[in-house]
Amino acid sequence: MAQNSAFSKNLLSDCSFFKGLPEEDVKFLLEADAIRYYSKHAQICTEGDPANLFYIVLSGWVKIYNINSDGDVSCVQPLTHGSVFCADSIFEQGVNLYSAQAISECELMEIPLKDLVEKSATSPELSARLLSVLSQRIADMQVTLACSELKDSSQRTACLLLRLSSWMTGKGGTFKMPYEKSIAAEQLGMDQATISRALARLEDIGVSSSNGEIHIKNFSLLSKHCCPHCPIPSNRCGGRRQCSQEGVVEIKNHIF
Amino acid sequence: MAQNSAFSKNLLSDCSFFKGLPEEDVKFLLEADAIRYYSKHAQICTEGDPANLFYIVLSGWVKIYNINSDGDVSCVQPLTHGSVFCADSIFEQGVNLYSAQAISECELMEIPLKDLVEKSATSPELSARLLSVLSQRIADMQVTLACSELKDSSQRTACLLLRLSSWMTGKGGTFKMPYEKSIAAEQLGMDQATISRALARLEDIGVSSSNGEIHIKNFSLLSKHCCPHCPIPSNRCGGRRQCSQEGVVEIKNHIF
DNA sequence: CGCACGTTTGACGAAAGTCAAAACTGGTGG
DNA sequence: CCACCAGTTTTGACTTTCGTCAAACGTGCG
Repeated sequence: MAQNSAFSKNLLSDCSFFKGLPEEDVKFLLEADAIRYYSKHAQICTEGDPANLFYIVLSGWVKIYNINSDGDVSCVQPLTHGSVFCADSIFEQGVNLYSAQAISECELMEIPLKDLVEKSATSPELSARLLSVLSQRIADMQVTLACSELKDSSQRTACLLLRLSSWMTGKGGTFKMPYEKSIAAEQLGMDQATISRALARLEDIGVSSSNGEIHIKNFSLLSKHCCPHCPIPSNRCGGRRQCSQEGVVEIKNHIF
Repeated sequence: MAQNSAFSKNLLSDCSFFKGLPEEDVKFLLEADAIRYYSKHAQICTEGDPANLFYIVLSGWVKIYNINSDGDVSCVQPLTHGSVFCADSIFEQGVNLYSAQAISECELMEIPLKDLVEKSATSPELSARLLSVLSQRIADMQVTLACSELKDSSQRTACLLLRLSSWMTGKGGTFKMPYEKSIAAEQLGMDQATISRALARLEDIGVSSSNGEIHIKNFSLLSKHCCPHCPIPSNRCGGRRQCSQEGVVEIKNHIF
């Protein structure tokens, strides 16, 4: 762990995957010490290929996705700092269940799956952590699925904006779109042109965008536009804003 | 376990959840011995309510689903013999993540969640089994998502028919629709009228239906209609038929 | 300045939702 | 044995939404 130990320490305090795990497990997993840099658009792994590694995103954004023979992508999910992926390959005969691609420059920690298999057999804490990774993935997919069944494209777009801004406090605010709108469109299962028009239609309820910056005048107003049509219990969705009579905003959860 | 012991024995040999588990774990879980009968349309549990039980379907069909304040359902999945549900509540502060309703008469085995929590803490086999339940749910959701994202209604309907007939061998065949078409429509996220029209359009490729019976002339022909547009690896989807030059059908997986 | 890339816009057509009426099914009881 | 009923499915007419294609626009960069 030589020169990266300072960074790794930093990682430990930040990355929920390691938080609370026995020191020994963490040391064991970090032994290989492979922090790797990927440039934008680089392929990280491919669906169906033999899986040797699992990954933790340290910085930047990665999308995981499936692709069919027509080249259409689906089940697209952008991941960022703190997210773990491909750990689930160990339940599937060591084959990757999805592809992953860097959608910005990013740094990943790559850990051999066999270490994970070996260690989780004897560490109940680690296998509990694995369970929570799977649980998280189920929760994410549930949000995606529920969102995709929401009424129209502007509601789905609103839902995504709320989730992307779930770390923000206050009545409203401005944030930078963390990845391209075309990726957001893939994530929402709609055409790029559709998300563009959807955003335009959201102007009426206080959403404006320019140069990749999104400004939301009032989170709870936006929340009223889509969340009532969503079946997900509010404590499972980071985007949901609860508003009291005065429109005070409460944040329940964060996605990052 | 008094009078039900014969039945339970039968269950053991059939239900994948118990198969291969240590005798002791199985005994412990089956101690409460609650086999309960539900009539069609009966509510089994409700999203958001405190979860005390998890369930194993012994016979009949159950649908799990989420519902929004407009009364629209989503994330609908029909389950039958051998399926486990609500076990995932233990990862979510003991609250049900979805509602469940009987969509035919059915028998369920109801086991206290606290027994599951207690036993899985000390039994690695049982917690591995839990992992595989979660894994299975992820796989199911992935199929649902992929299916909903990139197919028109006739392809999605074809996909469902193939999955429902995945237990059948031979070139083609007839089977009874195991639940109502309106449920199938919910499952596929489309309107009831749409699935009806979609079925009609499938007549051209050898699908006919009458009186709740579906006849498929040639599985691999139907498979050609939808599977090439699906991103799911073929070994993860029970419906997929692989066909050689001569149209010989191979079955990879079953869903029940 | 010009190029590459991502985004927006317009015109059009195809697909699916909506509503409501009609048709079909299986079961019940006279 | 038939008539009736409730529940389910099909069908038709209409509307809305979204995908598609392609051109125009904007931004950042060498």
